[in-house]
Amino acid sequence: MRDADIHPVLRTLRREVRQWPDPVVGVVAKDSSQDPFRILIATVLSLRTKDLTTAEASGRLFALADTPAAMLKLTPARIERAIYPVGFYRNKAVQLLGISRALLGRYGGRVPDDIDELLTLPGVGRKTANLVVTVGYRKPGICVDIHVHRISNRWGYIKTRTPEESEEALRAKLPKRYWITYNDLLVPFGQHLCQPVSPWCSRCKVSDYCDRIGVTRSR
DNA sequence: AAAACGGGGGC
DNA sequence: GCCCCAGTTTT
Repeated sequence: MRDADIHPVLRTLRREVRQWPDPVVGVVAKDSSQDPFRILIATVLSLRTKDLTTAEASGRLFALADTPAAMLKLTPARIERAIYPVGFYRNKAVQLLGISRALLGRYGGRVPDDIDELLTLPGVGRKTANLVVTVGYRKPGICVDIHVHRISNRWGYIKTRTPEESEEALRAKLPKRYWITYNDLLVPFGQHLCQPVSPWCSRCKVSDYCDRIGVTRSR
C-alpha cells in the first residue's frame, strides 16, 4: 500500500466500523469517558485473552471498583470472581492489586500520561502503556497490538516480524495526523473482519486494496 | 484433539 | 531470540 492510499482506506473503515460491535477499548472508552484507570485495567485483563470476552469481565469489575483506592479494598478472590473467565485470572487479580498499589503510592492514585512512567508499573508493557496514552489521554502515539501488527503487514505497508519493530516502523512512516485514527480503526477491523485466519474478504469494503497488491482472497 | 487467542517477562 | 504463562473458544 502506498502512502497516498492510507487516507481513503481509513475513511472507508471509519464508515464501516460504526456499524460493528465495539472492541473492549471502544466499550471502555465509551462507558467511562475514556478514564485512564479503566483503560489500564481493561487492557491488563485483555492480555492473552480474546478482547470481546474481556468486555463483560471489566464491566463487572468496574461495578465494584474503578479507582486504585477502591481496588485495594478488594480481596484477590473477590477480583477473581468478578473477572472470571478471562485467561490468567488468578495472576491478573494479583497484578491489578499491584498496579493499584503502585498508582496510589507513587502517583497519588492518578494514572501517569507518560510512557516511561507507565512502563514501570508491574505487568505493563509497550502495548498497554501506549493504549493508555492514546485512548486514555488522546495523545498521539503508536499502539501496536496484534491486529495493528498483522494488518499493517498484510497490507504490505510495513514489513516487520515483531510488534516492537512495527511500532518503530509505523512511527517513522505513518503520517502523525493518522496515528490515533489508525489505532482506533484497525483494532475493531482486525477483530471483526481482517482476522488472523480466514478473514472476511467478501464483506470487506477495502478488499480492493488487497486485490491490487496481490493478497489472496479468503472467504 | 488441536489450534487459536495474544502481551509481558524471565532467561 | 526463545519459551512460558491459563483457560475459553473455534476449527
